Amino acid sequence: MEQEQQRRVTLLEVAKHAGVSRATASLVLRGSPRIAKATQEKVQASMRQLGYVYDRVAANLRSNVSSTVGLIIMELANPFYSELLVGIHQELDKCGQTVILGTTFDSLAIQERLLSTMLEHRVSGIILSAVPGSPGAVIDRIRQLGVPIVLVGRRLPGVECDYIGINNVAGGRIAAEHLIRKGHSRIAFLGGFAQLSSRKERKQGFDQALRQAGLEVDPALAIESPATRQGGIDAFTKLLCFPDRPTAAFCYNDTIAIGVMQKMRELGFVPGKDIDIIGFDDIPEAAIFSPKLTTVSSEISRMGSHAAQLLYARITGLQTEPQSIILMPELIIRESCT
Amino acid sequence: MEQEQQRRVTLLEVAKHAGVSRATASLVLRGSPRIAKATQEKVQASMRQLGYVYDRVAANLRSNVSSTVGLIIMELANPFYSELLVGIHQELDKCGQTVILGTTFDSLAIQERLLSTMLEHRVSGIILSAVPGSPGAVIDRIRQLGVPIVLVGRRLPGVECDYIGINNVAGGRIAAEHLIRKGHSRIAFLGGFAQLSSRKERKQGFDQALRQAGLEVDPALAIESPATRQGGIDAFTKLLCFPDRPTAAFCYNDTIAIGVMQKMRELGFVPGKDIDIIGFDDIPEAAIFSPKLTTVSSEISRMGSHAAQLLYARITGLQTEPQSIILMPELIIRESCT
DNA sequence: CTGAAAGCGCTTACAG
DNA sequence: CTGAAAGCGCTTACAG
Repeated sequence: MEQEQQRRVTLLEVAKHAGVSRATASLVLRGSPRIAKATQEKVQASMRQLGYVYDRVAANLRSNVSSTVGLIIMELANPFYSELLVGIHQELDKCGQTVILGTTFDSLAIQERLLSTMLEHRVSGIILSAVPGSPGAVIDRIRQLGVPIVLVGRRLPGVECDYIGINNVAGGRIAAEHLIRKGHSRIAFLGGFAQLSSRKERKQGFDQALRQAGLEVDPALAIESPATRQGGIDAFTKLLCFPDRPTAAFCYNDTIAIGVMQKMRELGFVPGKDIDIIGFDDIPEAAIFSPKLTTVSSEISRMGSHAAQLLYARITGLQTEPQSIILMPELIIRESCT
Repeated sequence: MEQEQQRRVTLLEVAKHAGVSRATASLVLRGSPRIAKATQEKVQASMRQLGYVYDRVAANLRSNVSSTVGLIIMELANPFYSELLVGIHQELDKCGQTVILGTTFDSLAIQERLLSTMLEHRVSGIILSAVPGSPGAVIDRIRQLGVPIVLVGRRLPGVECDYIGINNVAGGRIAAEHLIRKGHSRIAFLGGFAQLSSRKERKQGFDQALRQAGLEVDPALAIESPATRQGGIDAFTKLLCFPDRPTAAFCYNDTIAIGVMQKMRELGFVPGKDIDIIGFDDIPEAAIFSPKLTTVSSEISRMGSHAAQLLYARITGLQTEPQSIILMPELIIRESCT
């Protein structure tokens, strides 16, 4: 057993050991070309011998930089967000930034607390999937500190800000068009809450397509529920009570769609045969569930890497007007609505 | 539009504004009781007016503490690890620690790089699900810096270290016992690689139960494959070529089991009827797939919070011998093997 | 090519 | 109850 070395070796100690000044040691550390080869090797040998570990925190403080990015999402136990995290994390890793993670569970108070913590940690930027109903002041506060911020997936009405998302209107439209083409005329819109910008947009595209096809938009067929599997179960249960039952349903997201299909199967309905179902997001489960879910792909992890790229550009000085990158979704036809 | 305030307000500026010294302002900040009420309020007012943001990085440097913990896992796009992250993140949040995340994709080189980065970031501790075959030196290096480390899910043979895991031997045994009770005598063991400590242990318990029941352990029935859905598909494909086909399969984990069942269904087999299937972990998909997967629950997120709790105890000074916390798994009987 | 010195933003004995 | 001073571990002009 070696003895535990409680104090970390400092750059000054390395310098002394190598017989140079702290400044020189620092320059060697960062690979400056102005240092003589011989000196360089001497210092590097000392670092190895003493087991020197660079203190990036101290260095960042002194040179006023930061190598962490804050990421705020609703929750982790949600395939949409865990995939988003994958995309973001991977991209930021390439830029040498580490991510500090925070989950709001859609509480404004938690969101405020997380932002404070992150700002105190000197994050170089923030990627935010904001709690619905967040006031613009939330964004202003961050901007005033000169910290870049990009919104992802959820837009904040009336706020000018970098944003990465998908074209929800188009997504709603292509889903509806596919259902109409199959001959459906009474189509339910299940799950999610009306205040979510993404739901508003999906519904808007959905309604547009119906009207264009000369169909009526029946407000009773839009049923709100939490965006969870249980929410889907509940929404479908409500739907069953309708006297003139819809023959198809477009769900706010895949998680809801899976809840709906689960309940259907329990009751003996066959999704894709008795009632057609379309979801949204294309989470991994969509391809696994039986029947496989037809869905609108939002390319979540691509959204994540775009967000990370834009944020990093801002961090490194990009000064253009706020940008919106809206990815085009695609209909993935599987078994639940062929 | 307010003007962007590029430089952050400093504690000295707050102090001047309030007409006190920097030391006093610092004490107010941290709620010291030695400061007069009036002074306190004066300083707090100045902080608000100037929009002061605490610089936790500088504070941590000065007082030699850290509020970040490193977490190293294989990958995020894996329900086992994302659930583990949930448990860990939630628990550390309570302790005021933020997590720095790293994913190795089971590459030793990446693991080394991640550890270096984390150590440079002055993490107060590390939770590690080590790459199989990691040498003990990996752990020693961290320990020499006085940074506590706890292993989770995967044990390192021959290394004395805090560890949180589940009783894989017992898990393998209860799965096998259930299958034997149902009358099976030829049972496959599908997926995972032999070098994984968890697989070795599950297999050990599994074999034990077979022998105890007077059954033969046929090495040909253990098929290795990556622990992915595709791995499950491949493993089942291989199984089909056997002249004397097994009537049941115990899979290394749920992801593999789901791949196996997917392939079965494609070929017209009914899991739980034609062939009984048992998985391991109880990931969310296990309850969603059709048929619902019978599995051994490893209570992943509980493992995560235990790991976080133990690490935090170490960080705050717990000095006992290395501890192993081995959680007891439970058989969750669903449709794929009733 | 290398060193002496100032300083990043904070905390913490110590003195009064 | 409050302030002056030293210092955490590093970087960065500046001078030579």
